[in-house]
This record gives sequence, structure tokens and C-alpha cells, in this order.
Amino acid sequence: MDRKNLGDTAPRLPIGVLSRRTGCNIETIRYYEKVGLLPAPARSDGGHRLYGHGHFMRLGFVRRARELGFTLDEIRALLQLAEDRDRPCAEAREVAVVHLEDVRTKIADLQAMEAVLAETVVRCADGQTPECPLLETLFGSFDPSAGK
Amino acid sequence: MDRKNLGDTAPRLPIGVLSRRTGCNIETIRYYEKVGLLPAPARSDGGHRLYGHGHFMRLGFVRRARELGFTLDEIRALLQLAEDRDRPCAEAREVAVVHLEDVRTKIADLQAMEAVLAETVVRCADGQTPECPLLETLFGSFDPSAGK
DNA sequence: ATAGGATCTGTAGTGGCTACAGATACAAGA
DNA sequence: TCTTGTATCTGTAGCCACTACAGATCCTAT
Repeated sequence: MDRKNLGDTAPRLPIGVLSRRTGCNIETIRYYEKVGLLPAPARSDGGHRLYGHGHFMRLGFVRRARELGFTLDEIRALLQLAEDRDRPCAEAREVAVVHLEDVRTKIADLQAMEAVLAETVVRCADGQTPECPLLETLFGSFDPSAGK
Repeated sequence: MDRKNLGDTAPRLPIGVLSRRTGCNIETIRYYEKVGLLPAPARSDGGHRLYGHGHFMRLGFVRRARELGFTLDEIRALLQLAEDRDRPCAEAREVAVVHLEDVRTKIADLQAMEAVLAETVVRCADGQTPECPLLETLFGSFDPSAGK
């Protein structure tokens, strides 16, 4: 877990290489540096960013965490735990549990939407309905409690 | 479907009443007016907005559509169809079908995340693992293809 | 008349990017 | 060495759908 030493002896590479290897947009990399998620890298004499192995590892972490839907603040916390703690697993797990519940809530919300939409689309398609079921639904025509 | 006549004879009510009856934040109502989703209402002599029945109907539509996840532009299009077309159902249905596919994609993405997260959380919890499975996953330790 | 709540306009911010524009650096080929 | 094309820089602004003030004015009940 010795991942905080970014100053290793591997060759340092420009941002375009980091971008292509990690699948992360150049502008996003600069954004992550701006918001403190990535440390500022060394620079060439001309001012170009030069990234070492540690940056590749760290950005890989960030991207995988983003793909799992963690917010940048959650990722920040996870990286901090990885750096500072001998046994970070309990705390890291807590971050993941909270996020997992959020993901499950979002799934449930979307599934509720999907159910209404799917039903409405079917009713729009059957061609037997004199008015448009979707628009009637949205205008609240089928809900007697609408209006107060 | 005669919903474009907002100048009816019912009493006109201030924004706070519209907000409470529709569950839509006052500032959101003003935002919707700014972006053209709601027409500008009549005003009192002192400049306060006064909303009639048509606005209540229209904002109800917008809120229900938002709850179903439609974007503001999709809602704009649906309202236009409702106003302009004798038979808007085919086009409205097309808007809903595109949106339904988007919702299903989001559900699938979230379910993929949920699967990875749930597995990782379980492995973090079992206490048999020497290192933290979540952090190892994010650092890419269990993926031999990581690095290029 | 007064006071408290409602409302106004304008501005800025949220999260996570993304897209320029104008200027400079870098590398390859002639 | 020079030229040219590509890569990179910084700064600014925008996207989407809101949300939150701040200072000023309006409105209504006492």
C-alpha cells in the first residue's frame, strides 16, 4: 500500500499519454488537478505537465471509482483512507455502503419511472384510445386528486 | 384539449399559492418562466405575479413530467405537441419511447455498479481478507489488464 | 400607521464535467 | 537550422436543473 510516493524513477510522460492510457479526457485530468483530486505534477522547462507512475495509479483509482458512481468527495475520502490508515477497510467499507444505498435508491426511482412510462407507451400504441394517454397522464386527467 | 387559454375568469393567485398547490419551489417556478417553460403571468400593480388556472394546469404537467425524468426540452416538445396538434399521440409517444430507453440504460448502468459494490462490500465485511478488497479493486490490483 | 411575511430582481453557486480561444511548446522532417 | 503540424498551456464560459442568497419593495392583518 505504498502508493503515496509519486516521485519514482520511471520516465515521466505528458498529459496526452496519461489521457490515452487511462481513458480520461485531458481537460478532465486538469480539472481533477484543479479540484485537488490529483496532485500537481512536475513540469518540463516549457511548462508541460509530466506524470510519473504514481499519477497513473492514482488516476486509475479515480476513474474506476467514478465508473462505480462514487462522487469526487467520496473518492477523495477513500484516497485519504488508503494513504493514512494501516487498516482502512472498515472506514472504506462505510463509504461504499452509503454509496451502495444511494445507488439502490436511484435504481428504485428509475424503475418506478420505467413502469409508468412503459405502461403509457403501450396505451399510446394500441390505437384504440381517442385521446393521447401520455398527455392525459401528464395533464393529470386520470387523477381525481389533482387540483389541490 | 383546450389548454392554451390561460386568460380564464378564475381568480388569479400569487406565486406562493401556486408553489404550495403544485409542490414546486417558488424559485423553480421563476426559473421555468425564465427558460420559457411557463409563460410570464399577469402582474399586480405592485409587480407580483398572478397565476390563473391555466398556469396551474401547465405547471402540474411540467412537474409530473419531471417526476418521470423527462428533460425540460422533452417537456417543452410535449407541451408544443399538445397545443399544436389535433392528433399528437404518435409524436408524443416517440418522445416517451426515446426517454424510456434512456431510463432503461440508466437502470442497467446502475445495476452493474450495484453488483460490483455489493460484492465488494461483502468481501470487506467478512474479515478474512488481509487487505481491503474495495481499495484493491479501485487500485486495479485484481485486474491484470490494468496498466495499459 | 406599523410590522411581519410574501415577493421581487439580480447574482452566484452546485457537481462533474466539457469546450473553446489565443498563445506557447515540442518533435519530426526537410 | 528551419518549418510545420501537433500537443499543451491558461483562462473563461457553458451545460443541466435547479437552489440560495441579498437588498429592496409589496401586501395584508392588527
